[in-house]
Amino acid sequence: MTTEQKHSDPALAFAAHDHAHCTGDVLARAEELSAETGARLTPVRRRALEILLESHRALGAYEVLEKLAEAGFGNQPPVAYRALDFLVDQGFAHRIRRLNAFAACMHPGEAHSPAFFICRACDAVAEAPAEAVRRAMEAAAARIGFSVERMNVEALGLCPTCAEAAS
Amino acid sequence: MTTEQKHSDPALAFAAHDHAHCTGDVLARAEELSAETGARLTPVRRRALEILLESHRALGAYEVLEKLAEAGFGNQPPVAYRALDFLVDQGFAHRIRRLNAFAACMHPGEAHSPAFFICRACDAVAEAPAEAVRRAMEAAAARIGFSVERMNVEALGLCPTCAEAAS
DNA sequence: GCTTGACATGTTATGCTATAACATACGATA
DNA sequence: TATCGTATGTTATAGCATAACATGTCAAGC
Ligand SMILES: [Zn+2]
Ligand SMILES: [Zn+2]
Ligand SMILES: [Zn+2]
Ligand SMILES: [Zn+2]
Repeated sequence: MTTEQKHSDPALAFAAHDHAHCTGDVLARAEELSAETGARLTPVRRRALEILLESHRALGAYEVLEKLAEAGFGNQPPVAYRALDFLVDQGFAHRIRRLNAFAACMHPGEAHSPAFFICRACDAVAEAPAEAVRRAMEAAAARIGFSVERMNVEALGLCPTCAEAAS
Repeated sequence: MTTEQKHSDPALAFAAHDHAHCTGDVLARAEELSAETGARLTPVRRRALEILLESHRALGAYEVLEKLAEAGFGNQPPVAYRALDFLVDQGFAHRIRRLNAFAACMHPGEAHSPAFFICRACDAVAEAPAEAVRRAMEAAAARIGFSVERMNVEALGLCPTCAEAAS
């Protein structure tokens, strides 16, 4: 890994880095996409995305809600769930079922079939492209005549930093 | 597919079949395994497994609880969660996070890395071996230095029967 | 300008999922 | 038979998610 290691490199989620790039670049990209498609990235929705981008963790809806409320938005659950549902629909965020939580998408706009690597020690979440995984699933599905519409692929384990610390 | 199509063929979950075989064979296998390992397949736990085996759907903990209560066991949530946790620990059941539900394992004892195919129309759940998926995940994990301990691989879509009906 | 309709947001209330904490029972072992 | 580990039962509560309704905003059509 040299200079072509981009801020969107999944390994970065598990390492110290200039996180402002993650936030700024992805947010800008989401705005471009919204302008193109006519999706309405309103203030709550935009703020919700910022909140997710401010960490590489997945945040529960109630965590997001709390921060939205701090920013002057409503403080009832539907406020957070609606904003998050919008982000997921637009592909700006992903839902991590294992954690009942949401994480900003690191590659908005790029068709991708994400896999998530969740560190059980520090709760960091890395999103990695997983085309090979998707192909394997499609193949397995084809064998039983199943047609796949959506997938959740999540792995729990230890990130490099925590694995090091544990040994 | 000819006569070597076993009751454990994942496609069967989506087709009419002699379901007593699923129930009986898998339950017997679970008992063998428990005897071998010393795991205590007590009456509640055994009944919970039977309940899961009685359908190819994934059942919520409260659904299982209701049926356990009908069988004379306690009717408070921990009764169901404890039995289900035991079954999952022993590899006799799997947790389907997308549905907040549990399904009996169709291949207890065989080391396997299951993938689940969930029909969004009829709620049937098929468990298929997915070694290729696991390998792809391990490879992706290795690239970012992540060590995988557990995985959830779930696909939502249409089973052959429902796809047919919808077209 | 006014009306209408689509959509976003706010709020109340409720339902579903999961676990903490403590009490009781029971078999194995010393 | 005293003790310990494990299983079960029960109470209470925490955490996650949505239904239903009210209000606000803006743009299209009259
Ligand atoms: Zn970052
Ligand atoms: Zn993504
Ligand atoms: Zn299995
Ligand atoms: Zn179906």
